[in-house]
Amino acid sequence: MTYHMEKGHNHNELTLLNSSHNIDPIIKEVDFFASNNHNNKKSDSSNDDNHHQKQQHDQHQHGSSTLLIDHHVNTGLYLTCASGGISRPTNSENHKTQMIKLENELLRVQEENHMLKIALDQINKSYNQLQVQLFISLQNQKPNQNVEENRMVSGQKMMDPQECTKLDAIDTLVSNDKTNQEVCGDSHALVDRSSSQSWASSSSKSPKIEEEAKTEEHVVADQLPFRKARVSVRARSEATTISDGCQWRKYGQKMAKGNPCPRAYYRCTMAVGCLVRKQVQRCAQDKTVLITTYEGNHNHPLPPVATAMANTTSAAASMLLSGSTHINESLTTSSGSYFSSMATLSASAPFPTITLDLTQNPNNNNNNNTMQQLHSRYYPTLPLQHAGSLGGSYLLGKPLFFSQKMVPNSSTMMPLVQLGQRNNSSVVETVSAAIASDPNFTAALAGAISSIIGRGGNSNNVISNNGNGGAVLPESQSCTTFSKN
DNA sequence: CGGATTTGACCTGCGC
DNA sequence: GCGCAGGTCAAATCCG
Repeated sequence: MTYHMEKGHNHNELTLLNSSHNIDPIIKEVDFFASNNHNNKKSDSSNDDNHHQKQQHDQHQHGSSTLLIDHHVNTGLYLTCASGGISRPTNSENHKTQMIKLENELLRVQEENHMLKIALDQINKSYNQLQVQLFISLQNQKPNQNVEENRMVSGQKMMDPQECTKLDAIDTLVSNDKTNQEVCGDSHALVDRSSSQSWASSSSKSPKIEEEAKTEEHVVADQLPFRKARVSVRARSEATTISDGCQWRKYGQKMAKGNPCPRAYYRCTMAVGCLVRKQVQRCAQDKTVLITTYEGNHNHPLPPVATAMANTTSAAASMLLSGSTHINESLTTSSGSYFSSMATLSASAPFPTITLDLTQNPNNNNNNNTMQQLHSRYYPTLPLQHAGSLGGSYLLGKPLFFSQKMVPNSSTMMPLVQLGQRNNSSVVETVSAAIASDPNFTAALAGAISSIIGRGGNSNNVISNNGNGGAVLPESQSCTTFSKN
Protein backbone atom coordinates (compact mmCIF):
# COMPACT_ATOMS: atom_id res chain seq x y z
CA MET A 1 0.00 0.00 0.00
CA THR A 2 1.27 3.35 -0.84
CA TYR A 3 -0.61 5.24 1.77
CA HIS A 4 0.83 5.50 5.20
CA MET A 5 2.95 2.94 6.74
CA GLU A 6 2.77 4.54 10.11
CA LYS A 7 0.19 2.78 12.16
CA GLY A 8 -1.24 5.80 13.82
CA HIS A 9 -1.55 7.75 10.65
CA ASN A 10 -3.32 5.01 8.86
CA HIS A 11 -5.58 4.65 11.75
CA ASN A 12 -6.57 8.24 11.53
CA GLU A 13 -7.21 8.09 7.84
CA LEU A 14 -9.59 5.19 8.17
CA THR A 15 -11.34 6.89 10.97
CA LEU A 16 -11.87 10.04 9.02
CA LEU A 17 -13.21 8.24 5.99
CA ASN A 18 -15.73 6.45 8.09
CA SER A 19 -16.80 9.49 9.86
CA SER A 20 -17.42 11.41 6.70
CA HIS A 21 -19.48 8.80 4.98
CA ASN A 22 -21.36 7.16 7.75
CA ILE A 23 -23.46 9.46 9.72
CA ASP A 24 -25.86 6.79 10.70
CA PRO A 25 -25.10 5.43 14.12
CA ILE A 26 -25.17 1.95 12.68
CA ILE A 27 -21.51 2.45 12.07
CA LYS A 28 -21.06 1.31 15.61
CA GLU A 29 -21.23 -2.18 14.24
CA VAL A 30 -18.12 -1.60 12.19
CA ASP A 31 -15.66 -2.23 14.88
CA PHE A 32 -12.45 -1.11 13.29
CA PHE A 33 -10.83 -0.12 16.53
CA ALA A 34 -12.08 -1.95 19.49
CA SER A 35 -10.39 0.37 21.91
CA ASN A 36 -12.21 3.36 20.56
CA ASN A 37 -15.51 1.60 20.55
CA HIS A 38 -14.89 0.53 24.00
CA ASN A 39 -14.27 4.09 24.92
CA ASN A 40 -17.37 5.15 23.11
CA LYS A 41 -19.46 2.71 25.02
CA LYS A 42 -18.16 4.25 28.11
CA SER A 43 -19.01 7.64 26.72
CA ASP A 44 -22.53 6.58 25.94
CA SER A 45 -23.12 5.66 29.46
CA SER A 46 -21.57 8.75 30.84
CA ASN A 47 -22.44 12.38 30.81
CA ASP A 48 -21.21 14.96 28.30
CA ASP A 49 -18.43 16.12 30.48
CA ASN A 50 -17.01 12.69 30.75
CA HIS A 51 -17.51 12.28 27.07
CA HIS A 52 -15.57 15.41 26.26
CA GLN A 53 -12.92 14.56 28.71
CA LYS A 54 -12.52 11.18 27.15
CA GLN A 55 -12.30 12.66 23.70
CA GLN A 56 -9.76 15.15 24.80
CA HIS A 57 -7.87 12.38 26.45
CA ASP A 58 -7.82 10.44 23.22
CA GLN A 59 -6.71 13.42 21.28
CA HIS A 60 -3.97 13.98 23.71
CA GLN A 61 -2.88 10.39 23.46
CA HIS A 62 -2.88 10.06 19.67
CA GLY A 63 -2.10 13.61 18.81
CA SER A 64 -4.23 16.32 17.35
CA SER A 65 -5.09 14.30 14.29
CA THR A 66 -6.88 11.58 16.18
CA LEU A 67 -10.57 11.37 15.50
CA LEU A 68 -13.21 9.11 16.89
CA ILE A 69 -15.30 6.86 14.79
CA ASP A 70 -18.58 7.11 16.49
CA HIS A 71 -21.14 9.79 16.96
CA HIS A 72 -18.52 12.02 18.43
CA VAL A 73 -17.36 12.83 14.98
CA ASN A 74 -20.85 13.06 13.65
CA THR A 75 -21.78 15.41 16.33
CA GLY A 76 -18.95 17.62 15.43
CA LEU A 77 -19.91 17.71 11.79
CA TYR A 78 -23.48 18.32 12.62
CA LEU A 79 -22.62 21.19 14.84
CA THR A 80 -20.50 22.66 12.15
CA CYS A 81 -23.35 22.62 9.72
CA ALA A 82 -26.00 23.64 12.16
CA SER A 83 -26.83 27.30 12.36
CA GLY A 84 -27.62 27.63 16.01
CA GLY A 85 -26.16 24.55 17.57
CA ILE A 86 -23.45 24.32 20.05
CA SER A 87 -20.37 24.72 17.92
CA ARG A 88 -16.97 23.37 18.68
CA PRO A 89 -14.78 25.32 16.34
CA THR A 90 -11.54 23.77 17.45
CA ASN A 91 -12.64 20.25 16.76
CA SER A 92 -14.23 21.20 13.48
CA GLU A 93 -11.16 23.03 12.41
CA ASN A 94 -9.13 19.96 13.12
CA HIS A 95 -11.49 17.90 11.06
CA LYS A 96 -11.30 20.24 8.17
CA THR A 97 -7.57 20.44 8.36
CA GLN A 98 -7.27 16.72 8.53
CA MET A 99 -9.69 16.30 5.72
CA ILE A 100 -7.75 18.64 3.50
CA LYS A 101 -4.50 17.04 4.49
CA LEU A 102 -5.68 13.58 3.74
CA GLU A 103 -7.35 14.58 0.56
CA ASN A 104 -4.16 16.17 -0.60
CA GLU A 105 -2.26 13.10 0.41
CA LEU A 106 -4.72 10.91 -1.41
CA LEU A 107 -4.40 13.00 -4.53
CA ARG A 108 -0.66 12.88 -4.26
CA VAL A 109 -0.66 9.12 -3.92
CA GLN A 110 -3.06 8.74 -6.80
CA GLU A 111 -0.83 10.90 -8.91
CA GLU A 112 2.14 8.86 -7.88
CA ASN A 113 0.42 5.61 -8.73
CA HIS A 114 -0.58 6.99 -12.07
CA MET A 115 2.97 7.98 -12.82
CA LEU A 116 4.22 4.61 -11.74
CA LYS A 117 1.76 2.89 -14.04
CA ILE A 118 2.92 4.99 -16.93
CA ALA A 119 6.50 4.25 -16.12
CA LEU A 120 5.78 0.55 -15.88
CA ASP A 121 4.06 0.54 -19.24
CA GLN A 122 6.97 2.34 -20.76
CA ILE A 123 9.39 -0.14 -19.28
CA ASN A 124 7.40 -3.04 -20.63
CA LYS A 125 7.33 -1.52 -24.07
CA SER A 126 11.03 -0.89 -24.03
CA TYR A 127 11.62 -4.39 -22.80
CA ASN A 128 9.67 -5.93 -25.62
CA GLN A 129 11.33 -3.72 -28.19
CA LEU A 130 14.75 -4.67 -26.92
CA GLN A 131 13.91 -8.32 -27.08
CA VAL A 132 12.77 -8.03 -30.65
CA GLN A 133 15.90 -6.12 -31.55
CA LEU A 134 18.00 -8.72 -29.84
CA PHE A 135 16.43 -11.47 -31.80
CA ILE A 136 16.79 -9.61 -35.07
CA SER A 137 20.43 -8.92 -34.46
CA LEU A 138 21.07 -12.51 -33.52
CA GLN A 139 19.41 -13.67 -36.66
CA ASN A 140 21.48 -11.29 -38.72
CA GLN A 141 24.61 -12.72 -37.20
CA LYS A 142 23.80 -16.14 -38.57
CA PRO A 143 22.14 -15.47 -41.88
CA ASN A 144 23.12 -18.64 -43.70
CA GLN A 145 23.59 -21.11 -40.98
CA ASN A 146 20.74 -23.39 -41.76
CA VAL A 147 18.18 -22.42 -44.29
CA GLU A 148 15.63 -24.90 -43.19
CA GLU A 149 16.01 -24.05 -39.59
CA ASN A 150 15.89 -20.38 -40.27
CA ARG A 151 12.75 -20.79 -42.21
CA MET A 152 11.13 -22.56 -39.40
CA VAL A 153 12.29 -20.14 -36.82
CA SER A 154 11.56 -17.06 -38.81
CA GLY A 155 8.12 -18.37 -39.37
CA GLN A 156 7.62 -18.57 -35.70
CA LYS A 157 9.05 -15.17 -35.27
CA MET A 158 6.73 -13.67 -37.71
CA MET A 159 3.94 -15.44 -36.07
CA ASP A 160 4.65 -13.97 -32.72
CA PRO A 161 8.04 -12.39 -32.39
CA GLN A 162 7.49 -10.85 -29.03
CA GLU A 163 6.34 -13.99 -27.41
CA CYS A 164 9.21 -15.92 -28.85
CA THR A 165 11.81 -13.42 -27.85
CA LYS A 166 10.33 -13.06 -24.45
CA LEU A 167 10.59 -16.71 -23.77
CA ASP A 168 14.03 -17.13 -25.17
CA ALA A 169 15.93 -14.05 -24.33
CA ILE A 170 17.47 -15.74 -21.37
CA ASP A 171 18.31 -18.86 -23.29
CA THR A 172 19.85 -16.75 -25.96
CA LEU A 173 22.08 -15.00 -23.52
CA VAL A 174 23.07 -18.18 -21.82
CA SER A 175 24.07 -20.18 -24.84
CA ASN A 176 25.39 -18.13 -27.66
CA ASP A 177 26.47 -21.01 -29.79
CA LYS A 178 23.04 -22.37 -30.27
CA THR A 179 21.43 -22.34 -33.62
CA ASN A 180 18.92 -19.74 -34.48
CA GLN A 181 16.23 -22.19 -33.88
CA GLU A 182 17.48 -22.79 -30.45
CA VAL A 183 17.83 -19.09 -29.95
CA CYS A 184 14.17 -19.01 -30.49
CA GLY A 185 14.20 -22.17 -28.58
CA ASP A 186 10.84 -22.01 -27.02
CA SER A 187 8.26 -24.63 -27.40
CA HIS A 188 7.32 -23.29 -30.78
CA ALA A 189 10.67 -24.14 -32.13
CA LEU A 190 10.75 -27.43 -30.36
CA VAL A 191 7.47 -28.42 -31.74
CA ASP A 192 8.54 -27.20 -35.08
CA ARG A 193 11.51 -29.41 -34.98
CA SER A 194 9.52 -32.23 -33.62
CA SER A 195 6.95 -31.88 -36.27
CA SER A 196 9.33 -31.39 -39.09
CA GLN A 197 11.28 -34.36 -37.96
CA SER A 198 8.30 -36.53 -37.86
CA TRP A 199 7.20 -35.45 -41.26
CA ALA A 200 10.65 -35.71 -42.65
CA SER A 201 11.17 -39.13 -41.29
CA SER A 202 8.74 -40.62 -43.66
CA SER A 203 9.38 -38.30 -46.51
CA SER A 204 12.05 -38.50 -49.12
CA LYS A 205 14.15 -35.63 -47.81
CA SER A 206 17.67 -34.98 -48.80
CA PRO A 207 20.25 -36.94 -46.80
CA LYS A 208 21.63 -33.72 -45.37
CA ILE A 209 18.33 -32.59 -43.98
CA GLU A 210 17.59 -36.03 -42.75
CA GLU A 211 20.87 -36.15 -40.95
CA GLU A 212 20.30 -32.78 -39.40
CA ALA A 213 16.89 -33.84 -38.34
CA LYS A 214 18.29 -36.92 -36.71
CA THR A 215 20.90 -34.87 -34.93
CA GLU A 216 18.31 -32.44 -33.70
CA GLU A 217 16.14 -35.26 -32.64
CA HIS A 218 18.96 -36.65 -30.61
CA VAL A 219 19.56 -33.31 -28.98
CA VAL A 220 16.00 -32.50 -28.28
CA ALA A 221 14.69 -35.95 -27.59
CA ASP A 222 15.19 -35.72 -23.89
CA GLN A 223 13.57 -32.36 -23.71
CA LEU A 224 10.49 -33.29 -25.61
CA PRO A 225 7.73 -34.98 -23.78
CA PHE A 226 6.03 -35.48 -27.11
CA ARG A 227 7.51 -36.35 -30.42
CA LYS A 228 4.59 -34.89 -32.31
CA ALA A 229 2.07 -32.31 -31.47
CA ARG A 230 -1.16 -31.89 -33.30
CA VAL A 231 -3.99 -29.54 -33.18
CA SER A 232 -7.33 -30.81 -34.25
CA VAL A 233 -10.39 -28.82 -35.07
CA ARG A 234 -13.83 -30.21 -35.49
CA ALA A 235 -16.13 -28.09 -37.52
CA ARG A 236 -19.35 -28.54 -39.33
CA SER A 237 -18.99 -27.77 -42.97
CA GLU A 238 -20.21 -29.05 -46.26
CA ALA A 239 -17.05 -27.92 -47.94
CA THR A 240 -14.24 -30.34 -48.52
CA THR A 241 -12.03 -28.34 -46.22
CA ILE A 242 -12.39 -25.43 -43.90
CA SER A 243 -10.98 -22.12 -44.92
CA ASP A 244 -8.13 -21.35 -42.60
CA GLY A 245 -6.39 -18.63 -44.53
CA CYS A 246 -3.58 -20.77 -45.82
CA GLN A 247 -3.02 -22.26 -49.22
CA TRP A 248 -2.87 -26.02 -49.35
CA ARG A 249 -1.99 -28.56 -51.95
CA LYS A 250 -3.42 -31.98 -51.75
CA TYR A 251 -0.76 -34.61 -51.98
CA GLY A 252 -2.54 -37.75 -51.05
CA GLN A 253 -5.69 -39.45 -50.04
CA LYS A 254 -6.21 -42.61 -48.11
CA MET A 255 -9.00 -44.68 -46.80
CA ALA A 256 -8.62 -44.80 -43.08
CA LYS A 257 -9.66 -47.79 -41.11
CA GLY A 258 -13.02 -47.48 -39.47
CA ASN A 259 -14.13 -44.56 -41.55
CA PRO A 260 -15.90 -44.85 -44.89
CA CYS A 261 -14.81 -41.34 -45.74
CA PRO A 262 -11.35 -40.94 -47.21
CA ARG A 263 -8.70 -38.94 -45.46
CA ALA A 264 -7.08 -36.22 -47.50
CA TYR A 265 -3.56 -35.00 -46.96
CA TYR A 266 -2.64 -31.41 -47.59
CA ARG A 267 0.61 -29.53 -47.54
CA CYS A 268 0.91 -25.80 -46.96
CA THR A 269 2.03 -23.98 -50.08
CA MET A 270 1.94 -20.45 -48.79
CA ALA A 271 5.70 -20.40 -48.44
CA VAL A 272 8.51 -22.47 -49.85
CA GLY A 273 9.63 -25.00 -47.34
CA CYS A 274 6.68 -24.69 -45.05
CA LEU A 275 6.32 -28.08 -43.45
CA VAL A 276 2.87 -27.61 -42.09
CA ARG A 277 0.51 -30.31 -43.16
CA LYS A 278 -3.02 -31.08 -42.43
CA GLN A 279 -5.36 -33.99 -42.70
CA VAL A 280 -8.98 -33.55 -43.49
CA GLN A 281 -11.51 -36.22 -42.86
CA ARG A 282 -15.17 -36.35 -42.22
CA CYS A 283 -16.37 -37.81 -39.01
CA ALA A 284 -17.64 -41.32 -39.44
CA GLN A 285 -20.48 -40.78 -37.02
CA ASP A 286 -21.52 -37.41 -38.34
CA LYS A 287 -20.50 -36.69 -41.87
CA THR A 288 -21.34 -33.06 -41.54
CA VAL A 289 -18.44 -32.74 -39.15
CA LEU A 290 -15.15 -31.99 -40.78
CA ILE A 291 -12.10 -32.99 -38.80
CA THR A 292 -9.03 -31.03 -39.66
CA THR A 293 -5.78 -31.99 -38.06
CA TYR A 294 -2.78 -29.69 -38.26
CA GLU A 295 0.78 -30.56 -37.60
CA GLY A 296 3.77 -28.29 -37.56
CA ASN A 297 4.08 -24.56 -37.60
CA HIS A 298 4.10 -22.20 -40.47
CA ASN A 299 7.34 -20.61 -41.49
CA HIS A 300 5.69 -17.56 -42.91
CA PRO A 301 3.95 -14.56 -41.47
CA LEU A 302 0.48 -14.81 -40.17
CA PRO A 303 -1.95 -11.93 -39.90
CA PRO A 304 -1.98 -9.95 -36.67
CA VAL A 305 -5.29 -11.44 -35.71
CA ALA A 306 -3.71 -14.85 -35.80
CA THR A 307 -0.98 -13.63 -33.54
CA ALA A 308 -3.47 -12.32 -31.08
CA MET A 309 -5.33 -15.54 -31.21
CA ALA A 310 -2.12 -17.40 -30.63
CA ASN A 311 -1.76 -15.73 -27.30
CA THR A 312 -5.23 -16.71 -26.37
CA THR A 313 -4.86 -20.28 -27.42
CA SER A 314 -1.50 -20.45 -25.74
CA ALA A 315 -3.14 -19.54 -22.51
CA ALA A 316 -5.85 -22.08 -23.04
CA ALA A 317 -3.46 -24.81 -23.93
CA SER A 318 -1.18 -23.85 -21.13
CA MET A 319 -4.00 -24.28 -18.67
CA LEU A 320 -4.86 -27.58 -20.18
CA LEU A 321 -1.32 -28.72 -19.86
CA SER A 322 -1.07 -27.44 -16.36
CA GLY A 323 -3.30 -30.32 -15.45
CA SER A 324 -6.01 -28.17 -14.08
CA THR A 325 -9.19 -30.04 -13.54
CA HIS A 326 -11.14 -26.82 -13.62
CA ILE A 327 -10.72 -25.92 -17.22
CA ASN A 328 -13.87 -23.93 -17.36
CA GLU A 329 -12.94 -21.75 -14.47
CA SER A 330 -9.43 -21.34 -15.55
CA LEU A 331 -10.17 -20.30 -19.04
CA THR A 332 -13.07 -18.09 -18.33
CA THR A 333 -11.38 -16.22 -15.59
CA SER A 334 -8.21 -15.78 -17.51
CA SER A 335 -8.25 -12.73 -19.67
CA GLY A 336 -8.12 -13.53 -23.28
CA SER A 337 -8.86 -17.18 -23.02
CA TYR A 338 -11.96 -18.33 -24.70
CA PHE A 339 -11.84 -22.04 -25.13
CA SER A 340 -13.60 -23.08 -22.05
CA SER A 341 -15.09 -26.49 -22.07
CA MET A 342 -14.22 -27.19 -25.66
CA ALA A 343 -10.52 -27.78 -25.64
CA THR A 344 -9.43 -31.33 -25.14
CA LEU A 345 -5.94 -32.44 -24.55
CA SER A 346 -5.36 -36.03 -25.40
CA ALA A 347 -2.18 -37.94 -24.99
CA SER A 348 -3.86 -41.24 -25.46
CA ALA A 349 -4.01 -40.60 -29.15
CA PRO A 350 -1.04 -41.63 -31.26
CA PHE A 351 0.16 -38.07 -31.00
CA PRO A 352 -0.46 -35.50 -28.31
CA THR A 353 -3.36 -33.54 -29.51
CA ILE A 354 -5.35 -30.55 -28.56
CA THR A 355 -8.84 -30.93 -29.88
CA LEU A 356 -11.10 -27.99 -30.17
CA ASP A 357 -14.54 -29.34 -30.62
CA LEU A 358 -16.91 -26.66 -31.70
CA THR A 359 -19.49 -29.13 -32.80
CA GLN A 360 -20.53 -29.48 -29.23
CA ASN A 361 -23.87 -27.93 -28.59
CA PRO A 362 -23.19 -26.29 -25.29
CA ASN A 363 -26.24 -25.81 -23.19
CA ASN A 364 -24.70 -23.76 -20.50
CA ASN A 365 -24.44 -20.05 -20.77
CA ASN A 366 -20.82 -20.20 -20.07
CA ASN A 367 -20.08 -21.39 -23.53
CA ASN A 368 -22.39 -18.92 -25.07
CA ASN A 369 -20.66 -16.14 -23.33
CA THR A 370 -17.36 -17.56 -24.27
CA MET A 371 -18.12 -17.54 -27.92
CA GLN A 372 -19.61 -14.11 -27.70
CA GLN A 373 -16.50 -12.86 -26.05
CA LEU A 374 -14.40 -14.50 -28.66
CA HIS A 375 -16.11 -12.75 -31.46
CA SER A 376 -16.56 -9.46 -29.75
CA ARG A 377 -12.93 -9.40 -28.80
CA TYR A 378 -11.49 -9.99 -32.21
CA TYR A 379 -14.25 -8.46 -34.22
CA PRO A 380 -15.46 -5.95 -31.72
CA THR A 381 -17.26 -3.63 -34.07
CA LEU A 382 -17.94 -5.82 -37.02
CA PRO A 383 -20.84 -8.01 -37.86
CA LEU A 384 -20.39 -11.70 -38.07
CA GLN A 385 -19.96 -11.60 -41.77
CA HIS A 386 -16.54 -10.24 -41.28
CA ALA A 387 -15.45 -13.22 -39.35
CA GLY A 388 -15.66 -15.42 -42.35
CA SER A 389 -14.89 -12.98 -45.03
CA LEU A 390 -11.16 -13.29 -44.88
CA GLY A 391 -11.17 -16.92 -45.70
CA GLY A 392 -13.75 -16.84 -48.40
CA SER A 393 -16.35 -18.52 -46.25
CA TYR A 394 -19.04 -16.18 -45.20
CA LEU A 395 -21.42 -16.49 -42.40
CA LEU A 396 -24.07 -14.15 -43.53
CA GLY A 397 -25.20 -13.68 -47.05
CA LYS A 398 -22.95 -16.42 -48.34
CA PRO A 399 -23.78 -20.03 -48.98
CA LEU A 400 -22.22 -21.44 -45.89
CA PHE A 401 -24.84 -23.95 -44.97
CA PHE A 402 -24.73 -23.51 -41.27
CA SER A 403 -25.01 -19.79 -41.43
CA GLN A 404 -28.18 -19.58 -43.38
CA LYS A 405 -29.63 -22.39 -41.45
CA MET A 406 -28.86 -20.96 -38.10
CA VAL A 407 -29.32 -17.27 -38.57
CA PRO A 408 -32.92 -16.28 -38.94
CA ASN A 409 -32.29 -13.23 -41.01
CA SER A 410 -29.21 -13.80 -43.04
CA SER A 411 -29.51 -10.56 -44.88
CA THR A 412 -29.18 -8.53 -41.74
CA MET A 413 -25.77 -7.65 -40.50
CA MET A 414 -26.20 -7.99 -36.83
CA PRO A 415 -23.70 -7.48 -34.08
CA LEU A 416 -22.96 -10.54 -32.13
CA VAL A 417 -24.23 -9.29 -28.85
CA GLN A 418 -27.58 -8.63 -30.31
CA LEU A 419 -27.67 -12.03 -31.79
CA GLY A 420 -26.71 -13.51 -28.52
CA GLN A 421 -29.48 -11.77 -26.77
CA ARG A 422 -31.98 -13.09 -29.21
CA ASN A 423 -30.89 -16.64 -29.52
CA ASN A 424 -28.02 -17.94 -27.55
CA SER A 425 -28.01 -21.33 -29.14
CA SER A 426 -27.87 -19.97 -32.63
CA VAL A 427 -25.22 -17.54 -31.66
CA VAL A 428 -22.93 -20.22 -30.39
CA GLU A 429 -23.33 -22.17 -33.53
CA THR A 430 -22.94 -19.14 -35.69
CA VAL A 431 -19.90 -17.86 -33.93
CA SER A 432 -18.40 -21.29 -33.96
CA ALA A 433 -18.82 -21.20 -37.67
CA ALA A 434 -17.27 -17.79 -37.76
CA ILE A 435 -14.25 -19.01 -35.91
CA ALA A 436 -13.95 -22.04 -38.05
CA SER A 437 -14.12 -20.02 -41.19
CA ASP A 438 -11.75 -17.44 -39.89
CA PRO A 439 -8.65 -17.80 -42.03
CA ASN A 440 -6.32 -16.89 -39.25
CA PHE A 441 -7.74 -18.73 -36.37
CA THR A 442 -6.86 -22.23 -37.28
CA ALA A 443 -3.26 -21.58 -38.01
CA ALA A 444 -2.89 -19.52 -34.90
CA LEU A 445 -4.54 -22.15 -32.82
CA ALA A 446 -2.42 -24.84 -34.29
CA GLY A 447 0.77 -22.98 -33.71
CA ALA A 448 -0.07 -21.87 -30.26
CA ILE A 449 -1.42 -25.06 -28.87
CA SER A 450 1.10 -27.31 -30.44
CA SER A 451 3.78 -25.05 -29.13
CA ILE A 452 2.44 -25.42 -25.68
CA ILE A 453 2.36 -29.14 -26.09
CA GLY A 454 5.98 -29.12 -26.96
CA ARG A 455 6.68 -27.05 -23.91
CA GLY A 456 6.00 -29.95 -21.70
CA GLY A 457 3.33 -31.68 -19.77
CA ASN A 458 2.34 -35.01 -18.53
CA SER A 459 1.90 -37.30 -21.42
CA ASN A 460 -0.57 -39.26 -19.43
CA ASN A 461 -2.82 -36.35 -18.89
CA VAL A 462 -6.06 -36.45 -20.69
CA ILE A 463 -8.01 -33.37 -19.90
CA SER A 464 -11.45 -33.28 -21.27
CA ASN A 465 -14.48 -31.21 -20.82
CA ASN A 466 -17.47 -30.87 -23.02
CA GLY A 467 -19.03 -27.91 -21.37
CA ASN A 468 -21.63 -29.94 -19.60
CA GLY A 469 -19.30 -31.34 -17.07
CA GLY A 470 -18.78 -34.49 -19.02
CA ALA A 471 -15.75 -35.78 -20.73
CA VAL A 472 -15.04 -35.27 -24.36
CA LEU A 473 -13.62 -38.39 -25.79
CA PRO A 474 -10.84 -37.56 -28.17
CA GLU A 475 -10.83 -38.94 -31.60
CA SER A 476 -8.88 -42.06 -32.08
CA GLN A 477 -6.79 -39.93 -34.30
CA SER A 478 -5.51 -36.71 -32.98
CA CYS A 479 -7.59 -33.86 -34.11
CA THR A 480 -7.69 -30.16 -33.88
CA THR A 481 -11.23 -29.65 -34.64
CA PHE A 482 -13.28 -26.68 -35.47
CA SER A 483 -16.87 -27.60 -35.54
CA LYS A 484 -19.63 -25.44 -36.81
CA ASN A 485 -23.11 -26.17 -35.76
C1' DC B 1 0.70 -25.08 -70.49
C1' DG B 2 1.25 -24.87 -65.72
C1' DG B 3 -0.67 -25.83 -61.46
C1' DA B 4 -3.68 -28.72 -58.80
C1' DT B 5 -5.69 -33.20 -58.05
C1' DT B 6 -6.00 -38.19 -58.30
C1' DT B 7 -4.40 -42.62 -57.34
C1' DG B 8 -1.59 -46.65 -57.11
C1' DA B 9 2.88 -47.81 -55.37
C1' DC B 10 6.09 -47.46 -51.86
C1' DC B 11 7.97 -46.56 -47.19
C1' DT B 12 7.77 -46.80 -42.23
C1' DG B 13 6.31 -48.09 -37.69
C1' DC B 14 4.02 -51.20 -34.84
C1' DG B 15 1.89 -55.32 -33.08
C1' DC B 16 1.61 -60.22 -33.22
C1' DG C 1 9.35 -62.02 -40.16
C1' DC C 2 4.90 -60.87 -41.61
C1' DG C 3 0.85 -58.27 -42.08
C1' DC C 4 -1.56 -54.11 -41.32
C1' DA C 5 -2.35 -49.29 -41.22
C1' DG C 6 -0.79 -44.65 -41.65
C1' DG C 7 1.67 -41.58 -44.38
C1' DT C 8 4.08 -40.00 -48.61
C1' DC C 9 5.65 -39.99 -53.38
C1' DA C 10 5.18 -39.27 -58.07
C1' DA C 11 3.27 -40.28 -62.52
C1' DA C 12 -1.03 -39.66 -64.66
C1' DT C 13 -4.85 -36.90 -65.16
C1' DC C 14 -7.72 -32.86 -64.86
C1' DC C 15 -8.76 -28.09 -65.29
C1' DG C 16 -8.63 -23.14 -66.00
